[in-house]
Amino acid sequence: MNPWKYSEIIAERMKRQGLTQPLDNPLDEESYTELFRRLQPVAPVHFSRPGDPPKLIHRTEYDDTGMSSSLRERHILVKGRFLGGRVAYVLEDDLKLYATAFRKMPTRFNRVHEDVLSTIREAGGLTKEQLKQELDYSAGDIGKALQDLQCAFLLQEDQIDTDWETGWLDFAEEWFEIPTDAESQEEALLEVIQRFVVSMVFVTESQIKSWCSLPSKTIKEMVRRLVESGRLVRTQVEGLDEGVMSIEDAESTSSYTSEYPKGIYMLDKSDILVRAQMDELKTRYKGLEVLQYLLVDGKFQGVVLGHWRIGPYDVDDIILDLDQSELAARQAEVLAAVREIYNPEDCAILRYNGAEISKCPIEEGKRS
DNA sequence: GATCTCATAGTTAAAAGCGG
DNA sequence: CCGCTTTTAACTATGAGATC
Repeated sequence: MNPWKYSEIIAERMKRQGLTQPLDNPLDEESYTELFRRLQPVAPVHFSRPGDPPKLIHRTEYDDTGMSSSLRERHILVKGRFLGGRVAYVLEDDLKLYATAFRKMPTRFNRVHEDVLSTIREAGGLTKEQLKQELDYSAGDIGKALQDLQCAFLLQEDQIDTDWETGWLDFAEEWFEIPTDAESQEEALLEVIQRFVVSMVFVTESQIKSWCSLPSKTIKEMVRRLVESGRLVRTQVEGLDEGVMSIEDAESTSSYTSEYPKGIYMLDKSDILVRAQMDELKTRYKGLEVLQYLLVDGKFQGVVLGHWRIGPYDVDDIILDLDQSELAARQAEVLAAVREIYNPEDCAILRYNGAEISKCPIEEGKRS
C-alpha cells in the first residue's frame, strides 16, 4: 500500500514545479535554469505571439521575459520541436537527450526536403526568405519541409529574439549528430519519461501520453522497462487510477505537506500541468471555447472561456466546478487570479458562472 | 467488425504586402 | 483601395491504415 495521500502528491508536485515557492531573484540564473530543467520541454505560452520566448508562468515572482530572452540569446535555451512536434525550448546541456527522444523522421522524404536541406547546407544557413529565392517551390511547401526537418532535428531554427526572420541551420553542424538507431532513442525516452514522473511525483500512463503525444504502445513499453529495471514503481493512490512513481519517492519516509495548497492559479494550454491532463480536461470541457484552465487548491476545477484574438478580446465566462456557497465566497479570489493576465484596461470579464457581472462596481466603467 | 491511432489538409487569428 | 495571399502555431476534421 502506498503511503502517499492525494493531497501530499499535489502539494509536493506544486512545490517541485515552483508554484508554491516561486523564484524571487530576477538575477539568479542558476535557480531559474534548475527549475526550467524540471519543466522541460517548455513551450511558449499558448495564445502568445510566434517567436515569443518561453515563460515559467506563476513560477517566478518577477516577470521572467528578460531572463528567458537573455538565456535564449546566448543559446542556453534552444528552440526545437518536441512533445508531438510542438515548439518548445530545452536547456542546451539537455538538447541531445530531448532531441534523441523526440526526433521524428518525416514519413515521406520528398524532393522538397532534399532540396531544402542541401541548399541550407551549401549556404551554411539561410532565412526562409532567401530559401524562397533560391528554390522554385511554393512558400507553403518550403515552410512545411522546414517544419518536418526541424521535427527530425536535421535543421535548427535559430530563434534568438522575437524576430520572425529566423535563420535555418544544419543541426549537426550547429550542435551534434543525433543518433538514429532505435536503441538510443528508447534510452533517451526512458530518461525523459523518468524525469517527467519525478517532476509530477505521480502520473498515470494516460497522463504521460497526454503530455508527450507518443503512441500508447510506446509508453506502455517504456513504463514496463522502467518498472522492470526498478527505476519506477507501479502504485495505487487513494482516489486516483493506477500510476507510477519513482522508486525514491515511493519509498520516501520523509514527511511531506499533507494539506492541499490553497489558492487559485490560471494556467495556459502549454503549461506542463495542463499538458499532462489535457486529455481529461478536453473531455470534461468538451465543446467550450477554453482560453485558460483554473487550478483551484491544486486541482483543475474550472475554465476561463472566450474567443481568442491577437488584439484585445473579452472573457465571456468563468466556469467553476464548485458548490454554490464556495462559488460566492471565492468570486473575488477567482477574478483576481484571472485579472493577473486579463487586465481591466483592455479586457472585460462578462460573466461568472453564467451570471452577468457587468453590474459589479469593480468591473463597471472600465470598458464600454 | 469495431475501435484506435496517425498523417494530412484545412481553419483560425491580425496585419502586412502586393497586384489589379 | 479593395481583395487576395502570406506569415506563425496549434487545433480540428477527415480519411486511411493498423490492431484487437
